[in-house]
Amino acid sequence: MTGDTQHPIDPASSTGTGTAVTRKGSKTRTLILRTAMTQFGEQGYRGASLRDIAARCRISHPGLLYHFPNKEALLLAVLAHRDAVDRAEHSIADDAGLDVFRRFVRSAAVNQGRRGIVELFVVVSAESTSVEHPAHQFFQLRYARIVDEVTQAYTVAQAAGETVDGLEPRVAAQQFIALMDGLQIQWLLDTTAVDMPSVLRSHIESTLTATL
Amino acid sequence: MTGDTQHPIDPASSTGTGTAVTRKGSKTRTLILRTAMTQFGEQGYRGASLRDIAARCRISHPGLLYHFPNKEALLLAVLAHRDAVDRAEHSIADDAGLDVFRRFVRSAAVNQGRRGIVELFVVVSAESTSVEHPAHQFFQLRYARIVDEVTQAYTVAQAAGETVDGLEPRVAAQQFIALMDGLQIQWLLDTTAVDMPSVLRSHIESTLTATL
DNA sequence: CCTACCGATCGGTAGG
DNA sequence: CCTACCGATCGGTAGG
Repeated sequence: MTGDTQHPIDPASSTGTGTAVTRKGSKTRTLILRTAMTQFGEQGYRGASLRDIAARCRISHPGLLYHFPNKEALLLAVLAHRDAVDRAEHSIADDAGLDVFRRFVRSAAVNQGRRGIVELFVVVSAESTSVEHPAHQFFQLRYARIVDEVTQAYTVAQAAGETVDGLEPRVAAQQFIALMDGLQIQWLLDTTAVDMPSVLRSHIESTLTATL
Repeated sequence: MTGDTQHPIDPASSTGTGTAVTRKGSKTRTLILRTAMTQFGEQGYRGASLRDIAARCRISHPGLLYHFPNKEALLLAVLAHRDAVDRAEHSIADDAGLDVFRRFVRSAAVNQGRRGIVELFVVVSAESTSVEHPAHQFFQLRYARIVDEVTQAYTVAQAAGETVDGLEPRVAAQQFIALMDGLQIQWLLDTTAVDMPSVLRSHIESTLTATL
């Protein structure tokens, strides 16, 4: 956000980690990312069109391609942007033991107010199971990372004597992540059917001897 | 499968529940359904094309549209066909209490040998959370039905004193279905990472006092 | 950021 | 079931 110049320095090369360069370019870029998030979530990667996303941002679709080199880069930028925003919101510092679980429950509560984000991850992660999908590697790495994180949290809790007897940290972590994902589908299909954070909390507490 | 005539009687009007009419037409129809299942699973509803599905069946795409009136009807026929086949495989008769859980575990074991089926339901159910998706109502009804079924199973088990203390049948059912769905995503992303039936069984047993 | 344009592909219909 | 065709839409590029 610093060192602005009137003309952007190759903004097309930034696929998500790069910071936008002009004030206006930065705002447009963010608007595109937010709009694309909604469209990818509602229509899926293939179903969403650059023209539609661009029109909602009141620019032409070649205008959009001035900010992102192609559709694939746009999707990856959207996903990276979401992760970056989430990391900023739940300052990832508090990363030990039970705090990990508290963070996931808090995140579920917040996301119940942001359907678009839930849709994005549910739809695109499902699509991404196909090997040719542009986000295939992204989600493979993401799941490996998250399962490891929760496994570590269960391992710490177990060492502190806070887990139920016979708990297997890795399997418990897989179950926890699976539960999160599955609840999101049910919630999207009927937002009144499930309260995600409370179901998550009660599941976590059934695996722990401590209260969350 | 009976009463064959040389010429089909309006096969285009059957969207899944209707039986095909000619011997050859029936075989082609089944081939289309199987091929479409794979393509809808790998590419999603919008990503899959009638031309591609037809080509894999070695017919033209208007040829495909002779069997199914349009793309939407094809998708619904695929989903209905899968449910019908599943119902036939796991004779739905044994519908009481713990047998319901045993059936889900068995189904998970079988599906680990049939990636295409898992892909179909993971991808299309995620897409279907969008209100305009052609399978939106199908999955809304499907989830309501399945959650009810498992709720009933837990209720029966609870009345028999076979559930852990404080179990809430409906919440437990939502958790169980969510777990199934979430495990499928992790399994599709890395088939070596999770053994779905064993994780399901261990979860079920953690909610019961009886052994499955 | 824009207009103009490209080739490719889409679902569906006409008419046999 | 087929060929031929329709209008619509797609991602991306040329050239400013």
